[in-house]
Amino acid sequence: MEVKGRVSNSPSTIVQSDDEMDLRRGPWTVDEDLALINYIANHGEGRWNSLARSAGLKRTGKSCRLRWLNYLRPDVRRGNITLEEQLLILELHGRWGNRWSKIAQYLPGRTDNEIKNYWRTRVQKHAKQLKCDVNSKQFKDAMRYLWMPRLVERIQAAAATTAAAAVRSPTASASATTTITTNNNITYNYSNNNNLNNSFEVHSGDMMLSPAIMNNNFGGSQSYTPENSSTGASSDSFGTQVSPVSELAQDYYNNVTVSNSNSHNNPNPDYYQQAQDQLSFLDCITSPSGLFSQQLDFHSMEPNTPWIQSNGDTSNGFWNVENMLLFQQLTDNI
DNA sequence: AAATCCCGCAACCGCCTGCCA
DNA sequence: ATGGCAGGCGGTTGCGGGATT
Repeated sequence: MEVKGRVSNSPSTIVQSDDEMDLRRGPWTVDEDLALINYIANHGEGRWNSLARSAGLKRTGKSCRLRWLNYLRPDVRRGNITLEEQLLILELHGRWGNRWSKIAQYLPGRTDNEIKNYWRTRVQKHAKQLKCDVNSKQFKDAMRYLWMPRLVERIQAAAATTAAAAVRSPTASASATTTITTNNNITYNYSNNNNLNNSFEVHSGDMMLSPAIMNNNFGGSQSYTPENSSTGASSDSFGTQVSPVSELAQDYYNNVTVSNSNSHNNPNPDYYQQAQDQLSFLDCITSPSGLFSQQLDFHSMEPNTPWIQSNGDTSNGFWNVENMLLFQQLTDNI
């Protein structure tokens, strides 16, 4: 068994508590784990201090609780955070901030500790590489309009691969909806058809989450659209003026907007997946929040940042070299 | 091959809140 | 009303191991 973790002094440190009872600290041993598992299997969890004593564990109740919740619990999930989970974490952190336990409720099997560690190791690393604070508006915009769309793109690419056989089928519909249900309450819907009337929705129970809602109020049933974001209600939703964008980006943006603004039957024109075969980057940079009026200092960004990769692997980053060059070209024109 | 660096993550700590006597 | 206790939560630490030099 892997023994890893913080050890105050040395493994199996014995400390004297106030009541002179010997207490162990540091990594748990297999025997301790088994004792805790067996005791909880027979008596249930709770009353952790007395549980620790009754189970014969020379640990604090807190330590037992933590070990159980973060490691031994049978339904705890371990391993890589999936794309869907990453998307959820970014989305929910945008809503609730560092409310790790609350976020963890929406990722079954994931602990608050694991999510916290993910955030601190992965997300904050990106902020550092961009030379901006993780809580800064610039970085939050980068997450919302660059990172998250990238995740959606990749999730959908994976879904498209799976659905390819069905699309090729004679009975296949011209449109397709991809639903990603990441837990009991959060559902991501990606709908695509041939008319660019695509949609991206995130539902939490009866509530739909969207970038616009995240920045405004959370109670409505509202879609995030080009109309109500960058050209329409941007001030309300984001509190900043629309930033100037390059003609290239604006042309692309306008085309998509026209395509999407024609019907109330399609209330959720896709901001993220506006053009299934074209989307990667240009739509993302039409940030309604003025990302590029407060530009991130991409020019001074550290080389070899995981956000910029030449091999197309965006498992940790979301920018390839092509997109980076486009980005620099565009920002130079602003 | 050895030394060093860096990163991920398990575990600890302190603070806060809720419950109960 | 209040004090003590248990549990929950977010922040921090530092070990272990892989990557790099």
